[in-house]
Amino acid sequence: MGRSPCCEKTGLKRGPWTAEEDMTLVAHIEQHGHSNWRALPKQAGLLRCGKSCRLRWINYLRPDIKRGNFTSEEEDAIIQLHAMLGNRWSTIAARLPGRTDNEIKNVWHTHLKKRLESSSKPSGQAAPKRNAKKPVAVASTADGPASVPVLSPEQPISSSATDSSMPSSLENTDSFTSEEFQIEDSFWSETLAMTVDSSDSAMEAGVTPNSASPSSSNDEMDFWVRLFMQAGEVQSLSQI
DNA sequence: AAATGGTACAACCGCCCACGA
DNA sequence: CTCGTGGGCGGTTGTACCATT
Repeated sequence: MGRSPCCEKTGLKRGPWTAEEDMTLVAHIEQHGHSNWRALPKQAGLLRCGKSCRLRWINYLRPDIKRGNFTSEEEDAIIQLHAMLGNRWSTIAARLPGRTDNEIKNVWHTHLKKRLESSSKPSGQAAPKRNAKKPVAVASTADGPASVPVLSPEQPISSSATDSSMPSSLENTDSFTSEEFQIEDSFWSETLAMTVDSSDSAMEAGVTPNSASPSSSNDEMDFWVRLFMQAGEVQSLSQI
């Protein structure tokens, strides 16, 4: 409750960042890192809240950010992962190198969600009517509903994937047609290989859903994700 | 050509959790 | 063991841009 706000609101700038501010922030982080976000604005001479700096850095200025259109593979991944994980945007983002949780969240709310909704309707053609807006707009989707391995419409997109829901999500993989799974195969193996690798090593180290940390619904989630991925790989291998 | 509505993206807000004193 | 602080996360809002009427 009586928590003081993360920063004093007075005298701090808000709203869109200027190029100058961006440069200042980037320069400062490159030089000194960002060990303390709260202190950073002062040190860098920015009239911004530390949180704001962090957000700007993470969502926009980080060098490893992949700007630009989401590929259909990425969109498919988001759909898949969201079906499994719910609104755990950061977890989803962790599986999509170069993408931020905020970006993914936006993409989900703006068109993926609609795409799913429309595809769940018999003849709903509620496809977005715009392709691009800004240079970085998400134009790609080309809106072929074709290549999207949409989970069954009834699939609960719940924000809390519990023990009971997880297995059903896994069962869901069985509902993919072989054609859909072709897409899956290339996607999971190519796009996510690196992230899986790192988590696999954790698996090899004996990490199980419960062994990592006491309250580890996240780890449990990761466990199921890994399982799902591996299941996908195994199944696609078996098709060869 | 102007007005209006819809869409996409960036940014903010508040809450929760982990960690250190 | 308790409390305070900082960081992270998800939800929501604000605004610019584009399409349609």
